[in-house]
Amino acid sequence: MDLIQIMKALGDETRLRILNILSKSELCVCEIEKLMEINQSNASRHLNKLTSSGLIKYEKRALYVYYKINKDILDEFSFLRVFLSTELNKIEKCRADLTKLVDYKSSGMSCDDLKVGKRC
Amino acid sequence: MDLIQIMKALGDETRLRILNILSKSELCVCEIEKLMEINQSNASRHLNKLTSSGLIKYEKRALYVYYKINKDILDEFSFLRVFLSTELNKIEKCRADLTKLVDYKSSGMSCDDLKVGKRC
DNA sequence: ATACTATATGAGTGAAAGCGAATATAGTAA
DNA sequence: TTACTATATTCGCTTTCACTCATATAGTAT
Repeated sequence: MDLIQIMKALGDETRLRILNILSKSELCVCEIEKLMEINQSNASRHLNKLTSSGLIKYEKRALYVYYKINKDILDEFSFLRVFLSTELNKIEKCRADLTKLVDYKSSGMSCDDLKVGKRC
Repeated sequence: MDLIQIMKALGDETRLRILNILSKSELCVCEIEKLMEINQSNASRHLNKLTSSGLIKYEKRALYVYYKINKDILDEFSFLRVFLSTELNKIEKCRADLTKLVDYKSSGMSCDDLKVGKRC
């Protein structure tokens, strides 16, 4: 894994927000879209960039693609753990995203519900 | 200081190399140019980007501008210390730059000597 | 098979970034 | 003053990036 690519991937607010929520929970693409209020194309592209830099990985299950933090890379680049645990929380949007994530998770809703437009 | 700007500044090999040598020693622009074998325009631009992101600072003395790591930012963003101390050394060019820096420092030469083309 | 759905990808656009060459600036030296 | 020097900045160019809209893909459901 290339450090420069990792740093480039980390130099974008949307991607930091994605990493932030993924560091708390595995999520599928449509959950990320809805929670962060970004469009599908954008979500997919940023996820692709995070994946190719090695920061996250994914697993297909049925129709959905679930993304999660790639823990191997946290071991390889030890500053990343410090970074994720101390810096993201300083970003206001990241804190707001986490609030929404907690609400969503505690509501017992699935991503299908998000699609129908339910609020949690 | 803006985290995103810092991460962008860190997403470039030349700037990582500059940070690498500055983390060992305060240096003027022409020393950086000569040690790293980059041109003056480029050196100045990268130094400007590192400065405006807050990672380094400078001090003018006579004709020269001396750059050094901004320690305040290492306190503000704690992952940076880990980053500087563990990641840069993994980059081959950074290791080579440090070798040249050590040679230069131990030669007792000044940046004027570098200009004349002396080798250390 | 068809219809549907989640995700990825292509094409186009405007903004940003990086580079080399040339020029400007500001301060030193004579 | 003039000449010189270290550094910064501008210009023109090329590449990369983030975004939106539209379309493709691949798998599910019927």
